[in-house]
Amino acid sequence: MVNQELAKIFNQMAEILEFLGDPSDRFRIRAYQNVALTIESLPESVEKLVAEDRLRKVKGIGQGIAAKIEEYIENGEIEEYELLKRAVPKGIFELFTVPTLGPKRIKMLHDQLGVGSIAALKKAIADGSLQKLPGLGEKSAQKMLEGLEISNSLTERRSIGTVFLAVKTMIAALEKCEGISRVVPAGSFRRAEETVGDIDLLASGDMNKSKKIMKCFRDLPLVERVLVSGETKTSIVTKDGLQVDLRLVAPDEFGSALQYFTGSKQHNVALRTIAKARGMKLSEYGFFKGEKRVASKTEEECYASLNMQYIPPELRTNTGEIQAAQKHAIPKLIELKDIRGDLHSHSKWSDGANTMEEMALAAEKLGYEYLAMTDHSQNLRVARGLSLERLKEKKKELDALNKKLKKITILFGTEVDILPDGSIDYPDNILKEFDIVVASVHSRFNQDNTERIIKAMQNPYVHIIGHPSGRLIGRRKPYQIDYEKIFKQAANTGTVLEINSQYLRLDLQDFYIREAKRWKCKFSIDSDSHTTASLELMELGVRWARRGWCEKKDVVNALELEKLRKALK
DNA sequence: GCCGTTTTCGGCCCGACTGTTTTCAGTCG
Ligand SMILES: Nc1nc2c(ncn2[C@H]2C[C@H](O)[C@@H](COP(=O)(O)OP(=O)(O)OP(=O)(O)O)O2)c(=O)[nH]1
Ligand SMILES: [Mg+2]
Ligand SMILES: [Mg+2]
Ligand SMILES: [Zn+2]
Repeated sequence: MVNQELAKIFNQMAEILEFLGDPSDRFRIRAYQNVALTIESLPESVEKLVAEDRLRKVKGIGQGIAAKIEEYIENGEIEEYELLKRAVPKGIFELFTVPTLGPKRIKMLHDQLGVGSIAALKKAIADGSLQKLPGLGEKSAQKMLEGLEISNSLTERRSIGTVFLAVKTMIAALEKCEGISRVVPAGSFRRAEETVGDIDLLASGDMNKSKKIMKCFRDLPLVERVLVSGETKTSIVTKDGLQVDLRLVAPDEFGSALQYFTGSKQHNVALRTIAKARGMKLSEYGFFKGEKRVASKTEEECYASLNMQYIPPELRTNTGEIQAAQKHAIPKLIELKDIRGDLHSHSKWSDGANTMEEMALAAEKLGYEYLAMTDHSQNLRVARGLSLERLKEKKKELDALNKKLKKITILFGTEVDILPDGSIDYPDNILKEFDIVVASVHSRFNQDNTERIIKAMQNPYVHIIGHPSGRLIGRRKPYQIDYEKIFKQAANTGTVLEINSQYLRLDLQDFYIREAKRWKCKFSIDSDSHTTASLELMELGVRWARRGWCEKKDVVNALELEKLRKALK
């Protein structure tokens, strides 16, 4: 996709300019970095924005960058980028991935020692020439070598679902450290990003014991190595290569520190710039008017001091939430307690690990009113999709189960394949027997699937489109679809779009949820559980939906059962 | 480079930690 290609180009242009080191480029570099981030999560292709003359409306895209984007779409390349690339060794990009190496050092290594790659860097350390450079010595050299060893695991981003346990374990261990009173997750984890680069933990405690607290952290058994460690901040790497940053503040600074440490960086910079423009200052230590600290205890206080509505962590991306907060236009977002049931789950009838009864009881424990058992359809043989014959048997079991169950209703459902031609894997006379029909694409991920899905939505018995983009984070890219067409069709046909809570899916993507809302689409936040335990992924799904600015009224499974039945087409 | 927060021109966040420094630059959060 052109958006992602351009994001990469602007990031690389920024790195080249950083390397070249002209101080007057400082803010041009930032403009490129910012626009790269923006384009990465734009809900529309830049080609379309250009075609409709809306490119300049995007925040961060002005005359210069717009011209470059247009040039790229027209010629397939950007001249300035090509020139810049030719001006520097190819290896500088890999040098930027080495921890402790930044633009200044890379430039010096290049100019003074001709170092233009990681291989050359290693040589310069081995023959001692690097250590002789001004400002560098043996310790810096060793840090670089150490950095090289672990740079892969440190630059890697992991799916948020894969660090749940590590976060819990780490917090529990830290809470036992003498002097610590409170530990909470911050950073991308708290914002519920789909991947995290590290784990950021904020602690408050007795600052007189900060040395002891930091030692306690460094000495935890899961710590493999210590990157930096001071009185208020320590970074370590765990035995499985995960970086954990601990920030320690006094209890009365907890709010401002949490605000700082939750980010995003872009959100922080924007807030601090506003504070500064008003002659005040925002930092992790508080909100200051002159010398006087006027807020710091809670995040709420800090936002209020800026005359802003409280901004939930999931929205802190600097993509308009600050302007909304200034107008007090942040909606009340969906919460876990609003969820009344789950409309996508699997049992042993197809590829689930538990019986329908086990699933039902687990759902009942979560306080749900309903659970749809949506086993796979006949076409999906690898997942033991149900033949018409087996469907009948399943229905019998389900009816009997519903007689037994007191508090929860099991809905007769299917996750039915959308076949390559857009037809549905069960005939209409079967489909109409289901309470819940989730229709999903499970094949041909390398083609444009817009028409398939559009056609599926035309079917009057299809209630929900499952995992609309088909992506698996870190494993499979989303297939091509024209989201505008999908959103229009969903709104017109009353077809609900799924927000799939599986942590490798998180599908729809957050920025598309926000866009789909503008088209008045409705959503179903589904766990897509294959086990009783993963029903609890609903919590992640809700946080993900919040990133897309979802409110209770946008979510069909926040409705009580009778209202849900009426709301579905 | 961008943008309208103070200002369509002149700003663009603020602080911790390290190593090598003799007073701070570089990197990172
Ligand atoms: N004000 C300010 N805050 C920053 C800056 N860099 C990082 N922070 C804050 C906001 C971040 O969310 C928080 C944690 O930093 P991280 O580098 O871990 O980033 P984050 O967790 O957001 O993303 P990640 O998944 O770790 O890449 O620290 C900065 O340059 N300025
Ligand atoms: Mg982080
Ligand atoms: Mg961090
Ligand atoms: Zn599926």
